Amino acid sequence: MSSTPARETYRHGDLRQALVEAGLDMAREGGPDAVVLREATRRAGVSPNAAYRHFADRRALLVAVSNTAQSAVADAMWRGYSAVDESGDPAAVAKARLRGVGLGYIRFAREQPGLFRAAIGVPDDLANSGSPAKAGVNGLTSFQILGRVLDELVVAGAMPADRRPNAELFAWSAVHGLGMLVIDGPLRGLTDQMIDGASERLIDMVERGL
Amino acid sequence: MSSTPARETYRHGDLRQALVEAGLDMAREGGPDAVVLREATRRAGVSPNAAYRHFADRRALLVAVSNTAQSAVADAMWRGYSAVDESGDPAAVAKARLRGVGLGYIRFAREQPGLFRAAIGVPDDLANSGSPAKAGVNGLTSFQILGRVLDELVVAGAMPADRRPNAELFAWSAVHGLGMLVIDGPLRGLTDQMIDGASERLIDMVERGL
DNA sequence: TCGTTTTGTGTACACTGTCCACAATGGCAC
DNA sequence: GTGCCATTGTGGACAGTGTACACAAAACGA
Repeated sequence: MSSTPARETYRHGDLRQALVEAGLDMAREGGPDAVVLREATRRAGVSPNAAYRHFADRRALLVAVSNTAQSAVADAMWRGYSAVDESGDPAAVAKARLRGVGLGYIRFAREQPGLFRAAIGVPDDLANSGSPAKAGVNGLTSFQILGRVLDELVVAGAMPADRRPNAELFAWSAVHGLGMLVIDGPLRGLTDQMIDGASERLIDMVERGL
Repeated sequence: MSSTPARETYRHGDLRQALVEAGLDMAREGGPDAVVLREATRRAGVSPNAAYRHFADRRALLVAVSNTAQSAVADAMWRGYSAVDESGDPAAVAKARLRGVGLGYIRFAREQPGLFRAAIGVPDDLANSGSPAKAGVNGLTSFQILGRVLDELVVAGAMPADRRPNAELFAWSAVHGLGMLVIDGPLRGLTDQMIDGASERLIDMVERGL
């Protein structure tokens, strides 16, 4: 991608971004544990300590990588949301969107297991949970996208309003758990079709149970 | 616990076990990333390379630690199962057991976050998934305990039989996801009561949806 | 133009996982 | 018992890591 091993100028230009980019590449294959600070600087064509001008820590770099990964997750969910045809019964549309969002999440977990792990496996400060850095192209965090879908379900009458509070947590728990099962649980190694089937059934459960 | 820093005999006696024990201690505070091979040998009062007589790898040690942690998870679930009063309506008993098992899982995640991470965050070969090393005191793996509860639900008529196949996956996804939320998601830092409330509601969803 | 601040370099240290050659030990065949 | 031998431990070494400290180059603002 952005590999400029030999640099002309003393200054790099946008080292911070380059380091995050390198970190993402490493996370893609190998997950968060595979992102190593020195290697990132090497790929950016810079000395190891240069990283410390932009990140306090390896951990800080990891958090930045994780944020970008989370925004990729949000994008995947949003694609699932947007793919739904808006015409027809509002309740059906809302349900389809819930399904689309859930499937988008699972699909991302399967297609980008390394990034997925980096997205969910790096603890960050609670205060940054709604940070724009974690949001997707449309400005919404994955959690916020889910919240939006749930709101739509209530408005469309497909979900009792008194169950709405905190419902994100439960829906998210379900898909998130399945994501983990897919990348290194008992579902690892199953075919795409089998996993899709399991995802559908999981979402059936959520729909019925919410 | 079993710290014998100074050893009399040349042979240790049960080094393998001692290393796993040390690994568990480290995992308890800091999760799987915190278990470092050299430190384990140090705590066992032995030279670093001695570990390689019992484990091929740091990874192998980690897997052993993870297995023990998984059996602790199974124990926590089993305690939740056993706490249910067996008298009364079979359907009610089965449902209470599902609840007990789920709550036991979540409680473990909250009380032993480090061990919990070690239990679920260390990928092992699929073939060992039913290994006795991962089982609890009663010889059942956490997955097997869950399967048993679901069987009981079907027998008691509290769950349609045609939904039974693979239902473990969905129930497990839900509680597992919540466990993650509790240890480093948006639920981190909530009081025990709030988390208990969320757990109950999650299990409500599973009960309705299964 | 000249300090000041920012950003990158060099050297160094403690620590890690792991490899190799060697040493102590305990058990088994005789 | 004696002697062999597989098992289990030790010592030393190496590459690679995160990070601290002192210094150098470049960009910027007065």
